[in-house]
Amino acid sequence: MEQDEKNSDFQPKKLARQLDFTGAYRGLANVALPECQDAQKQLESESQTQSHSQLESRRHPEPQIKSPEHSQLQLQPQPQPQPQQPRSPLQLQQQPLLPQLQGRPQLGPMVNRSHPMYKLSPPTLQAAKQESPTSRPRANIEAKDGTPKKKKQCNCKSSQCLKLYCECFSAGIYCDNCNCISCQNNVENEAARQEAVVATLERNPFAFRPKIACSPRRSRGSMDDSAVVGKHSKGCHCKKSGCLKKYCECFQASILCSENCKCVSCKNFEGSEERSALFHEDHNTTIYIQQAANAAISGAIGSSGYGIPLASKKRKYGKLFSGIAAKDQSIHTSPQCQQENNLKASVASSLLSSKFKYRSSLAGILQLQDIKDLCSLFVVLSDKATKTLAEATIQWTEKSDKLDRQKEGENVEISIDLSTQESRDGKKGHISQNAISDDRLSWNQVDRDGTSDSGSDGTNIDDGRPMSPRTLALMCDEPDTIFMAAGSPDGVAGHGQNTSQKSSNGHVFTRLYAEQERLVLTGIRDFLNRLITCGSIQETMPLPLAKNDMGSQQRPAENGKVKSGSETASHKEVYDNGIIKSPVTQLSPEAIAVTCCNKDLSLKVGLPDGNGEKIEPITDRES
DNA sequence: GAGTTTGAAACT
DNA sequence: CAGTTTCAAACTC
Repeated sequence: MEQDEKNSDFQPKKLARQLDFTGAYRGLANVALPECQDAQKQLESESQTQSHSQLESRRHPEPQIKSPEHSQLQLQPQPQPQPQQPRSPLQLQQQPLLPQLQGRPQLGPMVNRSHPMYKLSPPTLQAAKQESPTSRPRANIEAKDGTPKKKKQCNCKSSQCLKLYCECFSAGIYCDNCNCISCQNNVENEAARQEAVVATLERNPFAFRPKIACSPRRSRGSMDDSAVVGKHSKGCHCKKSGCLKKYCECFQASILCSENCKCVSCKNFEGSEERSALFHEDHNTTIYIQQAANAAISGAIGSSGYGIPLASKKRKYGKLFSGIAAKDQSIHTSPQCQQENNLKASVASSLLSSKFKYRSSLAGILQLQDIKDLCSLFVVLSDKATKTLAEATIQWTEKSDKLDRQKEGENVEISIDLSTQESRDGKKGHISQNAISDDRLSWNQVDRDGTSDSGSDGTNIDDGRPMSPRTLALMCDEPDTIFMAAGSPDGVAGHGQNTSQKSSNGHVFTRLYAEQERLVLTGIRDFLNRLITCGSIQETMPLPLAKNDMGSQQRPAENGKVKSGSETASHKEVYDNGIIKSPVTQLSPEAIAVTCCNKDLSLKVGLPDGNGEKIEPITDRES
């Protein structure tokens, strides 16, 4: 214990060590991230986010090293140009032990001794054991609350720290201040160590690779798979621990046992009461942090994170991080995964440093009034849609009666003059002005020669004929639903050039739905446009000014005169694109995302964009 | 801190 | 590849 206290001297250096990427390692650390990191270990290890990450990055380098020569050179840690501060022993310990492994290619089952990776050149481990203070007790001592205190130190006696039994060796680092006996996992015994590495790799080419591999996404079937998606590459073989003790590698890695495992009486699975109880008992902060970090990263990356049911997580671990949840053990091989791991470290630390306070990038942009407006918008739209439906139904009923009376004397098509309405709406621009007049959904007979004014595209929604791109766009990529409605209300769709009442019935409602949908989308689009512009302006304007503007009802975007001196070519590419002349130049990520979506929507619907400029609809002709 | 339990790694 | 042994971490007292 007293030794622990001595070691506490190193605590403040954690952060420094975290950033202590020497030479080429810096690059590797930035790019080659531990793919699927064992987040718990990461947090447990004394240096929390760093040590494990670095180790893993060492094990799992990005294949950026092109040649063996390059590899050798590049992987040698270069002296830091910065003023050298004495490193703590722990810092030294973080020196990569197996640099040659960093750039190694994926090893196949066959190990080629001539491979450059076997030409082990000792890392600049400047005396891993120098500066070693007194030997410390067993590593990985944690505080009760799970706060990592010490770096792992092995206690090997028989393996000479040259086998995977040794945690240091298996982690790819030199022993440093360990309590091992006859240790050869050090600079002095580099030759022996290299031999051991070779031997180990011969036995298992993946010996130094992370055991925890993440699946990019949870399986679709698992509804309650809200927990960890990481997976032990080999799986555990526990028999007595129930996989709920650290004996179990899966548990230790804070992942659920998977199909790879061959464990007996496993309790480390989603939904396990024992496991849940364990979590609740421990209030293990580490877990929460992991969850938050992973969730945040998932959200930031936008990948698997969204596939993780937040609610479930919240239920499970919920107090600490409401709104964030998932654990996404990262993994293997995908750069994205690596990024995630990289982010995890930073996010975890930033979460810690920021006391888990999350501030949206939209903060200050999205005003309360905006939310109210949006809510009101939905209410209004809902009301109008209801009325529209009722009116249209009545009209249709009358029409169909009339048609019945006409019997089948003529081929009559019923359509909604959408195009007229669309162009009308396009000029209005705002949903509040989009009152639906009764004539909007009136049934117009369509010229038989096909010259109807059904839009610039002149296409019909009729059976067998292509629908208007606008109509298609309005369907929001949900043609199935629309077609179902349009196709055959009674289950038998009419075919042929002339429409029967049944098919008319169908596409009447189709158009009705489309009209309603268009109404709603237009409203939302306009709202978002306004929001985007406001956000954009706020970003481009000095804070105080922007704030003032945001606070006012009159949003700057509406006059379209805001200019920015920070306009960049790239942004112009994105936004101008020869079409959009937005005065706004730099958008926040959120704004960019919404802008893209919005633009896409505008393109689809063929409605004016946020600046009142007409964007041509995407049509088959164009494609 | 010593002893026990446990499961991965190593070996046969 | 399965069974056994070795080993060191995790755990208990």
